Amino acid sequence: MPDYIDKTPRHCIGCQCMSSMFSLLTHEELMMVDANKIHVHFKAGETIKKQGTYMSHVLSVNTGLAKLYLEGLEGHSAILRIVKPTNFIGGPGIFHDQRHHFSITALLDASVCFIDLQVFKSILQSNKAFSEEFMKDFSRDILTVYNRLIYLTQKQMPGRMADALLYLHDEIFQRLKFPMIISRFELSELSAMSRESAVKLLRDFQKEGLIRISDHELEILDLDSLRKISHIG
Amino acid sequence: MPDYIDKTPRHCIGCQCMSSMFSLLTHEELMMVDANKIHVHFKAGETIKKQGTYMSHVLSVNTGLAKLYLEGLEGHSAILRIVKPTNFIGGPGIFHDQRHHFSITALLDASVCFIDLQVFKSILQSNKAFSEEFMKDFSRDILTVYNRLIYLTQKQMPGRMADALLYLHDEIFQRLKFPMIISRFELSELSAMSRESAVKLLRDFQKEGLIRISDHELEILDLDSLRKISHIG
DNA sequence: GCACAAAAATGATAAATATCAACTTTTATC
DNA sequence: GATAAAAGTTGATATTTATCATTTTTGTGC
Repeated sequence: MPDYIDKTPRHCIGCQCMSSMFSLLTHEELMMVDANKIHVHFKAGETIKKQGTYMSHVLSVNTGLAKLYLEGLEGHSAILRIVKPTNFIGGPGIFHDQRHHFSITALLDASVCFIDLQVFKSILQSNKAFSEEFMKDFSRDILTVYNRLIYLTQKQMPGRMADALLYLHDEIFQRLKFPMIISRFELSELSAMSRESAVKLLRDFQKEGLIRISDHELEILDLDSLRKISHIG
Repeated sequence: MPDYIDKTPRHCIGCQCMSSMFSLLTHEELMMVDANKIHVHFKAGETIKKQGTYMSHVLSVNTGLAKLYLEGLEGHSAILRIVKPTNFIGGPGIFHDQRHHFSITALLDASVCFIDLQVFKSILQSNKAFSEEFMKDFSRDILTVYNRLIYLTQKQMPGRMADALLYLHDEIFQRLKFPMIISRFELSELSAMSRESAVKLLRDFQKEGLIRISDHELEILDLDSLRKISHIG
């Protein structure tokens, strides 16, 4: 017996959980997607996609949260972004080599639709508006990576940690108090530092009254100061 | 009187210097590109494109070499890659906001064609094979950035410098001895470290007999050791 | 060839960051 | 509820890296 009831409808038609770009599809195209999709539930902690594997489908996250990360050297990972509903996940493998170039792991229980890649690509070619929207989404992802490259290589640890927290605030939860869905270790993977350094910085931020962490919740107490730390790097 | 004679033909038809993807165009499409392109020569050191400016054209580098870099914080830049003939340069701005998200500066005298963005986009939509090839190129660029993100954040300086030199060897010159077209400072921007650290690492590499620098030429003496340094990070 | 500017090189020092070795708390499991 | 496992915490220490001040070399224009 599952511990929660999935509200996602069985079919794509009328589904409120699909990535917004799919609203540009015709009824027929959506039917085609529907007929060639697989809908799967993941428990928190489960691997949704593993870097390096064959890309048979593209993904749309219906509910839950997940981390999208590059598996790097000697077991170290770099979290590229947190995936939330109703994000689309494709990646450069669609056109390059039909492989996944990042891994995705559920942070919370998540419901994900897997859409057949060939069907997806054929719709890309037939539907101009859809393809345009897809390219925009793709491009935004790239700009995110540009941004991360700069701030991870040009800022010091306090600035990077501030950025990580501000990312969670600005992009994921949009409120000052949010559940600590990611561990200290994952926070260190998001800000390119050691686990211990991440812990110490969070402690410092708490001491200075910038944040408060309790009961698996993080509250930003001084957003301005956090932005200042991010800014000065 | 120019100090060199440009071998690039006046017109795109029959041009050997255009990015390979353009060979997929029909005669008519190529005529359209030709009628809507601007051909410009740059001297070494000149800025070809400035980050943040309006993207009216996409670029194809006919001759010369250039650096493509992100302008980051407080005047610091991160060189993403060296552009060589006959590379195509588009970028996420094509679909996102019609702006350039990186700067490009000529390292050697360079001849560059600027192709009208709207014409380019319309051909993207009409020519399936061309669009497929463009997407492949686009995707390769992204994988390069993924790769750089990992190695710049997870390797130490010696590994990063080794990677920079191996990049020049493997991707740009494909031979052990090549002209030092980029300064120590630019080498430091390619490997995310301070100018002084770059200088010292090159000295160390020379002392250890891995490389030799003289007369504006760099020669890799021990490729295997360099790869080992890159590997151990 | 000389004057000047830019780039490169150097060593000393300071700052940033990781690592290590404990230890504590929390979470999961039977 | 006992126990193990995982996550979090801490301070000491070592390592990595940047910065600074200065010198040397190289390139450029006259």
